[in-house]
Amino acid sequence: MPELPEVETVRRGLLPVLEGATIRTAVARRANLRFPIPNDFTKRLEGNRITGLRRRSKYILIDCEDRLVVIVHLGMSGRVTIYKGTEPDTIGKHDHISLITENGDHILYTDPRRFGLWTFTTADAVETHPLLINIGPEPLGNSFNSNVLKTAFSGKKSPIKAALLDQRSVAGLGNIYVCEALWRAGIHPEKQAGHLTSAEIEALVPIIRDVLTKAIEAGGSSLKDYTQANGELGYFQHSFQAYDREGTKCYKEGCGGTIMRIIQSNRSTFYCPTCQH
DNA sequence: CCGCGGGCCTGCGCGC
DNA sequence: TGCGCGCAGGCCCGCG
Repeated sequence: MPELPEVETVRRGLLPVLEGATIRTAVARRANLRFPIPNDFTKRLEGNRITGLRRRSKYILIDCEDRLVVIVHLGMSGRVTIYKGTEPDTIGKHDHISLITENGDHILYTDPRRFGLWTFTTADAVETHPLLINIGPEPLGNSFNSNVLKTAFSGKKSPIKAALLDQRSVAGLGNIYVCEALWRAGIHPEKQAGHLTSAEIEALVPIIRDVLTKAIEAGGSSLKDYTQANGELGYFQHSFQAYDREGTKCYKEGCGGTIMRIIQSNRSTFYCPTCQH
């Protein structure tokens, strides 16, 4: 489910509970998610202190005092719930991982479809970890600009929808925010990536930044609601302009078109055939 | 190398 | 009420 803004919201929600905290108890209730959970999961975490939480693309990186780094991905259905100073009433069948801090806070990781992952690396090896090494620039960072997108799209025959979903072009975009960005940019999702004009690519860069920034802000305001209460992180109310709006009127000023749904690479794409060319 | 389709999993909502 | 189907916001792999 979660794309970059949701993952960033989860990271920010975890920050006050985990940063500086020592893990008292770490439990993995099954051996695998998408990949095996390390068999020394408990041993490496219990007694360890968390020094920081980072995000790279859709991955959360938990930095520990002994240079252990926990790589967490939420997949399609991963969720994190914080129980501040208390414990969950029940552990459901999809509640695969628990972290309990010495402050008595419980963090529960729930993932029905189990496309998520928890694995280990070390501080020295993060940059070259196989899961991370091929990921493109962070869209909200300094290294993301129209030149890198031009290079990524140059000669590409695949549709721009697929090229933006490709994490090597730019990090963190998923189905929703690609649809949103292309709708805003007025670019047809089936247009070949290599056929985008310089002007289109130059327009796309700030649009991608803005779509993601606004979504992170929406997530941030949702965080306020549960900083004092127990809360599930990352699934905030957010309304989309194109995504999941099939059959409804295009919101673009003076367009008058209707949002359509098509299938590209077996995924739904929502777009306006009237104003996206 | 590239682009596409299938697979991994479970749950939900819909039509019959 | 039950059943089967299509759908779901990610990602990897293998094939041509």
